[in-house]
Amino acid sequence: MEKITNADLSTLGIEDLDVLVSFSRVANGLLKHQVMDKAQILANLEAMLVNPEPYALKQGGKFKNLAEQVIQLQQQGKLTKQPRPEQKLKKELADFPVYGIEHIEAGALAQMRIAMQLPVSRAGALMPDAHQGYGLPIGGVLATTAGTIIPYAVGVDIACRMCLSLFELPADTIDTKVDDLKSLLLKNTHFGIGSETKKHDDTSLFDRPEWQATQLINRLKDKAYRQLGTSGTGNHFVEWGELTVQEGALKEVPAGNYLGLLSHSGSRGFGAGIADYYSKIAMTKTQLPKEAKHLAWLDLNSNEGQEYWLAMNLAGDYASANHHEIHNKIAKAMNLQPLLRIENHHNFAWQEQLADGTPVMVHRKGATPAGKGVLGIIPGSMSTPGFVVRGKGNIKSINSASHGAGRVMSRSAAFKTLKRELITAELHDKKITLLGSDLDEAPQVYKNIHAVMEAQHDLVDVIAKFQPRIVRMAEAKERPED
DNA sequence: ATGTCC
Repeated sequence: MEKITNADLSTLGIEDLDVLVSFSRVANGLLKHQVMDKAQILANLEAMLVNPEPYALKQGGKFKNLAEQVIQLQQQGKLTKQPRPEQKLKKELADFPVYGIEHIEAGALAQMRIAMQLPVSRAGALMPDAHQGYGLPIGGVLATTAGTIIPYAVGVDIACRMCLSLFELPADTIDTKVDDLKSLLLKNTHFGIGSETKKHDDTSLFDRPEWQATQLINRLKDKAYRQLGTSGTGNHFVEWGELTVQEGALKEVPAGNYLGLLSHSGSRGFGAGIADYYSKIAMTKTQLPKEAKHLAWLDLNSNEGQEYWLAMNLAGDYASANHHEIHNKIAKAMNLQPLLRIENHHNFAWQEQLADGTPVMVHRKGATPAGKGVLGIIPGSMSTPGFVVRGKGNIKSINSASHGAGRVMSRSAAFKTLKRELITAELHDKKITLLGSDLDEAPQVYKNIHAVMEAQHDLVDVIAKFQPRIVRMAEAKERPED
């Protein structure tokens, strides 16, 4: 049985023996009853020592009594725990390229500047779809010193990704078999927070030993299993569309118009659980000025860093398996194997090298890997085309491109200002069938994808175009005014 | 993007 030792507790900076005994009793009690795991308990104790008041005020809180003790001791001057020294931001602002700066809001630029000032930052770039997020902007690429990793620069939906299947059927199948294709989507896709599936096609991923590697992964495993093959909410979709492949663009596929299946989703509750857990730990391990606090990093060689790396990579494989599950179920129902499948993460971290050979951790938060020859998918919106691209290996962009068109309007602004008729007219005009979705995903909330692609012509070559035709997204949220 | 455990 795992225990929290005095050595573990002394890393928190506690020297008083009586205090150490109290901490040990509470910590091991929580551990024994499996309320939290070791890393989580230590992170809470550390945060509580720095700022005990919220813990003392929490009714029924696990650390309430201990926090009251800590406050008393602090008042008596008997506990002199100093918070971890605050990391200083660099004074000078290193230059970073911004693609399509005319399409980028000031808030995203400001966030990227702060990220560049982290002591561990080595290089960065802002993609033309950039907009404000938590910590690093969406569309931000950040290379940090090898051996560091920033959970919030990976993003909350770890390994959110795209997957495209190309079927050897003409694109006009969408017009001749619209009801069949619609029904395939309705039967084989599952949307919404907490959505689960009853039947799975391939569960071999769950045989892997990594599922036993940490208590957190183990705790999230059953839900991950139930959510295999589901799509979530927000901008996630599964859609049929017309895929136009240019001559000589893909060696496996002659030029032509094909039936394509495109999906966008991530690692569901599994990745969200990992992101939440380790971003909190990172913020207690690395103290940063307020404006940079969400950019706290983990030391990759610490226990937490190793755990996050393992969990993030497992979430990556899980997100991939999720897409495969959806595509395989649909392909089997059609009794047809896809001629080609293309996929890529856009919320992830990779161990790569800068142009001069410096090893770094490259975080791409809402950015598509675009190394030389690397294939990727950049979607537009429910009514505008997405593109299959081949990376040019542009060093300045840290081998990256945008992950989509990027938002120009927040979800709340969309609900306030847009009318459903606007979407209906656009969809009718382009002969698009929409299943589910809501105002906050209207085509009007996105930047012009053609302008975004133009802004990154140095980063990727376009090799195929995908025009959405039958789009499924999560059902509209019920709101009071409805 | 997730889900109502610290």
